[in-house]
Amino acid sequence: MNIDDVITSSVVNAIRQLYGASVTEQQVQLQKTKKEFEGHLTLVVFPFLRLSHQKPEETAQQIGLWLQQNEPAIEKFNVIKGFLNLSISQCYWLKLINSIHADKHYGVTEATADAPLVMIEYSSPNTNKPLHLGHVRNNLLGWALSNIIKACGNRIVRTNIVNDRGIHICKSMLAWLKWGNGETPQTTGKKGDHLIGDYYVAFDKHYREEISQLIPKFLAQGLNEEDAKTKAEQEAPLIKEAHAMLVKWEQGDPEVRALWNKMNSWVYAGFDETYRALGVSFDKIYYESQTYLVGKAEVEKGLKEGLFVRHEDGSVWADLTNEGLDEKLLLRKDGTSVYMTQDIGTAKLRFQDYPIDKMIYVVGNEQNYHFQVLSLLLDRLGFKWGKDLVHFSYGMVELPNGKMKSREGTVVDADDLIAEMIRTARQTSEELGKFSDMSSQEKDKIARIVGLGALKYFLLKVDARKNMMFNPAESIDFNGNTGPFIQYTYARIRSILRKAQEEQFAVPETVAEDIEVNQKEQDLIQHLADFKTAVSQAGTEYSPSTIANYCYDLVKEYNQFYHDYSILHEENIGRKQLRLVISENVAKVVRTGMDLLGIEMPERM
RNA sequence: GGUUCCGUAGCUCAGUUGGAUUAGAGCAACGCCCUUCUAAGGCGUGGGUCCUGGGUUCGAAUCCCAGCGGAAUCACCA
Repeated sequence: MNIDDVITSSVVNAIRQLYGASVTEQQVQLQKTKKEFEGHLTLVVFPFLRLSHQKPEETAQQIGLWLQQNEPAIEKFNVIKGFLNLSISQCYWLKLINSIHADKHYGVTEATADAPLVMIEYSSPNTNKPLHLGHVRNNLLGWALSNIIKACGNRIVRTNIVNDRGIHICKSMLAWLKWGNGETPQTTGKKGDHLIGDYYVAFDKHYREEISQLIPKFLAQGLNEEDAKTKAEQEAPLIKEAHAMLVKWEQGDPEVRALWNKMNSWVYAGFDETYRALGVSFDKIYYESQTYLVGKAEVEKGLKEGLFVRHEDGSVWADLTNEGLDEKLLLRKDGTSVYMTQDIGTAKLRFQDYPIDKMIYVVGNEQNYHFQVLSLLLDRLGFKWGKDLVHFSYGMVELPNGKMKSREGTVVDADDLIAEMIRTARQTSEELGKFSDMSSQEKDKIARIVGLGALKYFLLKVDARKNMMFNPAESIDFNGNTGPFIQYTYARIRSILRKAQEEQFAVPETVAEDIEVNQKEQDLIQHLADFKTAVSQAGTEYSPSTIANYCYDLVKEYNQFYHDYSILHEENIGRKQLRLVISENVAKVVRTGMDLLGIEMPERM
């Protein structure tokens, strides 16, 4: 029932009738008519000149006339150069809005039992420090992406791989043992992930002190500056101790494992809190401590099958020179696994657990090379989706004063950021007098919805693959192309619908088909119809920003409508019904779109 | 140096299956609009070598080639 499809097939017919030639639907270029011209849809006739053997204007004229006579949806047309502007007939707009109105889940396709199964990995935190702004972008993208892919009719599994083992967590553990005095989240009142992060920082501080003390010693032995530094980094007692702890961990030392379990559980409790605040969740969580051995086994197997090679020192490598890449290390000479090995193991487990048709990894673009290699390796190891795995690569979040660097203390902590956004939302609402008649419970709820909406929209509206600038001050600006602007418009529509209900004016199931639909109403209906296209496009391009910008455009257009026309006070009953139906469907579509992005909508604000 | 990605208004970003003499938003600046459905709003003014140069085409911000600028990566880190 999409207008584009209807016209497209009519054009195909027209070409056949007029010129006796057949064209495919893809050759029919239909686009929205520019505002300066009369009409709704514009057909570009240049591609048909070869068939008509006539001038652009004449060809357009002929096709236009044929459509006007044979296609009921076309009321009139005009021709400018090679552009045929078509005006859609009145009754068609009403049919269109009625069909959108009747579809409660408009734009969303339910997955069937045999729909493709798509697994989406995102978040993937390390257990030695709290989540920061970069993770926030990752989590929001992963969540939005999975929603969109689901809305396109796929079955999805949201997954997370927690990097819970390795030298980094040993550093925190060691620091806690040395300087922790038995502190726990309970005794300090700190979130577990922040507590662990503090010890990681403490380790780093002491470690660097040791290094700076050792460097002069190695310089005195005649090493140059760089070598002395490297040597000091290797020889510092703290790092040696941490390595020893890692070895103990791998051997399953009960004490180390018990400490590891205890401290990780603190971190997970902290992460869960952040995830809950962000509104993201997972269907299945994998832990590297459970997958790295699988990866090692898989590499050993591959080695036996001749897929990989073992060097003289015992290390195992994949030769990817035929694919235009280098050799890639898979197992160290001491037999321990590297990042790539773990990812292979994780992939293997996932493949055993689910009949995955497609795998998407939401991981930053600094790992583009890693995923290029992983794809080749998984393919070589026989995973059917290996070759087609998608690395949903997103850009870094930059700050006005440069990149986020933990050393320089320029990291934006996720929990702090969320709290700050909510606090600012509350303050703004109070200043604007929005809270006058609300309970404190409702105030809390709206401050949270608006604050998080601002944050989420700010991060999602930008094309994921681009590096983006996060200006903390601007992000809290709720004007313009922002989440709160969209939420605000939504709340106003809901208010209108409530008032209509209060005055016993029922929004009809269908709009009577004898109403005249004016230009602005037509534009809005057309815009609503485009939502399906926006969702499917976002699904194929994996781009939540498509949905975000669609919603902004729609809401902006509705705002103009809201100011130019009365809705509740409209005298003509049919017109009032139409405008209420349009309003309700703008709200419906915007809510659906924002829901895909993981942004909540307030009934009032 | 190799590979990948990016370059659009002072700033942050849309727009790219090639389309229309004026390439769009928001922010920032200036001006107007709250006895009328929520002013977190609307309307208006100013602001552009779409990085540069070639090519393909009836037609290029969009596609191709070369160059310039920026980012990431090319670890027995994860």
